[in-house]
Formats: sequence, structure tokens, C-alpha cells
Amino acid sequence: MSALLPRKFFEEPAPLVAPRLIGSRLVHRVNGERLAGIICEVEAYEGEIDLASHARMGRTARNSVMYGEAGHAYIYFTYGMHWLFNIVTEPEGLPSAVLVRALYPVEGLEWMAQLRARSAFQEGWLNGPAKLTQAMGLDGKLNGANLCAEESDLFLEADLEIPAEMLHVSARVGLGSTPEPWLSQPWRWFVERADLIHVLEQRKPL
DNA sequence: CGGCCGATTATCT
DNA sequence: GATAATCGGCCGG
Repeated sequence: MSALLPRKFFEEPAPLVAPRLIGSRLVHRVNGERLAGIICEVEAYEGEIDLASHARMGRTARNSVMYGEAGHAYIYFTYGMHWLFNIVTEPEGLPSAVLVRALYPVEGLEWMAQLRARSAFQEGWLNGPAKLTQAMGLDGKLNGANLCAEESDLFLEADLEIPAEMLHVSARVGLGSTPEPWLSQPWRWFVERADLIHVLEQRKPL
């Protein structure tokens, strides 16, 4: 049994929580089966001051879970067709979240294949924020879900230590006309050569 | 390869 | 009425 990431883990600024999430395991229990992937790309969105964040215009119906307790799921719909999955950070009242942009698939690959039949390659199933929600079966029904409760069907487990040389940082992507300095803020973290994660998995001590 | 473009609709001005 | 924390297909070099 792996350890559930506790509430405390998430009660910090998103740019601190985001890199620590790399290597942890996101699990969705569906029909008694586990769908799971190792987090290998994230972005931080921190506070109303961050002009790339949904919270930049203050609290609205859509972004309200960002203002709530840390360790809940913020799942929103965009581009008329895609769901994106975020993890809320910071204590209540401070709107912050970490967008999960890529996973490496490790459990429930058969189900993922069903959910994402159109992609031929397993490698490509979870390497994008909208692709991973589709493969993991995440959508608006799970918006606000508590990720830290024992009985939750969606949660995170401590898992891999990613070697520092595999972890990279860059500006966030897809922000359009966001003004500086927010456009260039180095708040994206990702694993280069995510395919090597399966080697790390096999080396894991029991 | 890389870059451009259309899809499709909830949300906010 | 405009925009969007994207994706996949199509085009040209």
C-alpha cells in the first residue's frame, strides 16, 4: 500500500507544490479498477495576481474551487470540448492550483485504451492535459472532489523519486496574450525522456 | 519535421 | 460577441 499524499502536502504556494508532484501517482478508481499514471508534467497558477490564472478576474462560479481547501480537484471545460485537471493548493481563500499536463501510464491500460481508442500509441495517451483527462475518465462530475479522503475515488500516492537531471523547468505554455512577467514565469516542470519512468518503476525497492 | 487552422461551447465582458 | 491553461489533421519544405 502506497501512502496517500496528505492535505498538508498541498497547503503551500503552487510553485512549491508543483515540482514536488512530479513522480507521484494519480489514481482514479472506476468500477473497482485502478486507472493510474505517474505525473511527469505540471504548471503552477498562483493567486489573483497571476494574470495567466483563471483567478485573475476574482472569484466566479467556474473558478470557485480554486478558492477552497487545498487538495481538491479543479476540473474545468475549455475550447468547447476538453476537460483539464488541476490540484488546488494553498489554504482557503487563496486561489491557486497546479495543472497536470502529462502522465506516464502505469495501471489500467486496458481501460485507458477503451477511453482513448483513437490514439494508436500507448506512449501518446496521456501526454497532454486534455488527453490525460480522457484516458483517466476525468470530467466535470469530479470537479471539487476531495483528493485526500481515504474513501475518495480520485487521489495521489507518493511514488517515484525523479533524478534531478531528468527534471526540467520552462515558461508555461498555451497562454496566448498573457502580459509579462506572467507569460515568462518559469512555472512549468517536466520530465525529459518520460519513457525512462518504466525503468525507475522496476528499480523501485519493495 | 514545423506551423497553421478548424472544431465546438461554457464562461465571462 | 469574444475568448479559451487544446488537439489532431493537413499543408509545405
